Amino acid sequence: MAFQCVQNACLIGHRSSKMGKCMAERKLKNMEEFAAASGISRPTVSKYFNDPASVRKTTRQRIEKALEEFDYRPNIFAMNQNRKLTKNVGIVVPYLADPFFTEIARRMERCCLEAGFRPTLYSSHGQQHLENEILDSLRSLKPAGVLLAPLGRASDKRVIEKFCEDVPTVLFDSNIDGIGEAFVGSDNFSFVSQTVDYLTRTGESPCFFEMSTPANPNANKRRTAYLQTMERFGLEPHVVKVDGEGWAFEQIGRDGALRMLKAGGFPTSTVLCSNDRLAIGLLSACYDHGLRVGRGEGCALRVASHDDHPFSQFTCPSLTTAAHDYDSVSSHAFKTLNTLIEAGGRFDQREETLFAAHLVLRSSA
Amino acid sequence: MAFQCVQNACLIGHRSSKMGKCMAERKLKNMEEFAAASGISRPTVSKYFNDPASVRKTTRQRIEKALEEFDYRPNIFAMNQNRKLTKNVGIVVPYLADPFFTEIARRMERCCLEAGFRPTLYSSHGQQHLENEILDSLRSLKPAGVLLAPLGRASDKRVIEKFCEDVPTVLFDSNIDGIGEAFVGSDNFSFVSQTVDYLTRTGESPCFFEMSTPANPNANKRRTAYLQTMERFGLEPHVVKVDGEGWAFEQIGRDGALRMLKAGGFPTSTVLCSNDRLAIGLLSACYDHGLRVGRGEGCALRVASHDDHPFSQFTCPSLTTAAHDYDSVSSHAFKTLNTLIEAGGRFDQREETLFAAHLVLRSSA
DNA sequence: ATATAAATTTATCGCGCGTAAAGTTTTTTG
DNA sequence: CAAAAAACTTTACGCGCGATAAATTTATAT
Repeated sequence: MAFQCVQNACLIGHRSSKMGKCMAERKLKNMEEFAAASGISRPTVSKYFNDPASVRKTTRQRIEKALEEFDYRPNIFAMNQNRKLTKNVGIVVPYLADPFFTEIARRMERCCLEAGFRPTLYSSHGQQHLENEILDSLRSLKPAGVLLAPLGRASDKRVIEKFCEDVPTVLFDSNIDGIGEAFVGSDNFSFVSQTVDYLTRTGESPCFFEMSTPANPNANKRRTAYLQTMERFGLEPHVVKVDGEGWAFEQIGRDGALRMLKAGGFPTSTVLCSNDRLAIGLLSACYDHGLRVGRGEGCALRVASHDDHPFSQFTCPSLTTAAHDYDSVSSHAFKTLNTLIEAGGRFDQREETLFAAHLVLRSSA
Repeated sequence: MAFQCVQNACLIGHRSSKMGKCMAERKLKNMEEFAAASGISRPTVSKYFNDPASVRKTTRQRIEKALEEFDYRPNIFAMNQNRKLTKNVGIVVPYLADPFFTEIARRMERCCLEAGFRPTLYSSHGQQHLENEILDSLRSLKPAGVLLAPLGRASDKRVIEKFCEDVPTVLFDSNIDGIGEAFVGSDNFSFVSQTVDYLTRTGESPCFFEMSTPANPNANKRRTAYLQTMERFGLEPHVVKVDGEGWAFEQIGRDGALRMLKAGGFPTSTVLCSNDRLAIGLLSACYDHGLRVGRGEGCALRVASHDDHPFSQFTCPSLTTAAHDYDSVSSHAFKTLNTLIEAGGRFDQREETLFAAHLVLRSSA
């Protein structure tokens, strides 16, 4: 109790000392008051907050001067209540604990903020019911648009389709044919052809290491690309599938690789992993098994992969991988959404944009 | 154009086929209509949505029956406009690309949802101006409460203090003395004393590896704990500081370790890292330098650390570390916030709760 | 300068719900 | 069973802003 008094006294002290600095900064409680204080009518002020470029330059300057002078921010709930289109944007990723999605989401967030939108980030945590709930709850936010990376195999496609009918949505990372007005992602063929090509030029061509029931359609595209590329080269493909469900890819990769190694090893001396997280698990298995990975003399296995996961430069050895064009994917996804919003939520034709990978050579292959 | 037509036709087909399944599910546009449909007055319905337990059981059942029968959800903007206390909860972390925070945030999110709150996740991305903007924008959401892990050293403490005066806030992970009504975190002394004790019992006692200007006060507490524990054992401490600013801990750890190794190595054959992310960088440096890490015969260095970062079981070798009690920290932080909200936003005395670590023995030490 | 277009003001309504007061019904208590 | 308490209904108002129409001012073009 005594403590509390001292604290309050202290805080009051702070407050009054701050008052001195910002005498002019009166708190205005609504737009009416702010309009009066700035000498502009309320509807015009309202128009300004909706879109600053929609008012005359001199008016804009007067409002912005008042904005510096007074402490006023429009009530966000009242704003969105009657507005046909809010400035809210939802960003939904399937699994935020994967730093790949964190990176993409961060960039998208930035794009939104710079364009004057209010982004909100959601993660489905790998679970269908959460994805559905997120979309449901997103709907009630009346968002101007949504950037959605679906779970993939685990998604309830009917729910997503219905959502995309109601809310302007750009899919990214994981495509669902025909759903959403646009898709922005990476060109899986470009990933795989580059890694297979490189590995084949510099040593034995790779087997393909993947989950037997991948979470995500990209995995299927990558396997197909592997098979095609090997065929083009006139080489015999080997696909190694490991068991495991869900999004704990490292664990699945590790467990699967350990089983392989105990059962006699991989069919080839080069392994191409479907994605970096599987590769991280595989590398950890190799390490524990005493198998030296890399392209040097003492190395028994080469390992390469796809994604350029933020941690892949710190694996042992560092991971040779095909990198997403993070910046292009995120900024183009946002641009597409912005265009879609301005076009009223519909495109004449569904847009699909894929960005090529670039090979990142490190030590593992 | 032709494509668009075909698509629309298809979608219309879907819609009408669905209609058959849910004839009864009429869309009600506001609470007035829903109240009429459920046979309860609107103020009572409003009370129900505010707190289902606040209405009589029979009334609750009638409302919930209607809720199943009709498609109605209260308008979230109108709801929050006049409500003194919303059900919004902000969760703010300093750096979401760190899976440690992703894990904590996910658990907190779950707690919030289960208790009927609407959590929203924000990341400061390591930048002060973003942290400030988040708090500013959070303020206008009139949240019932906020779970805040501040940046630490980079935080503008005045801004955070002011925020905590206005909004019921529980700090977590990173404490700021006297700010916020409560803090929930881990007991850094428990982390370090356990690792130092273990390492000392099983081999040479460790030097302490850390950043020279840590992002976060926990680092300082851990250094102090290291020094105290070594002194208690009557051993000479060695603190190794590496340069680097910001949140790219792995890179900083790696670069620092490489410099150390080239300059002749570490002062002891055992290294205790301030946190797992630094250790991940250090392990990668050791690997590249050809230094075998672990507690076996052929090993030149033992490495241990703190946090039990989600990736620390996949490092090479897997990392011996002191683990946060993720579940306890997140659930207790939420419980504290809930209590705080119910207490009207103030505690008589600031609460500080620290959870002990538990040692996770893996291969690196 | 005059005509025309563009921007702003004035006035007024409505959004969907929270909230409060007063009256009515239902439940609980002794 | 009556009295008190609790829950509900009715009525009414207000929140802060979006949207619109008509009147007025200001800018642009001829």
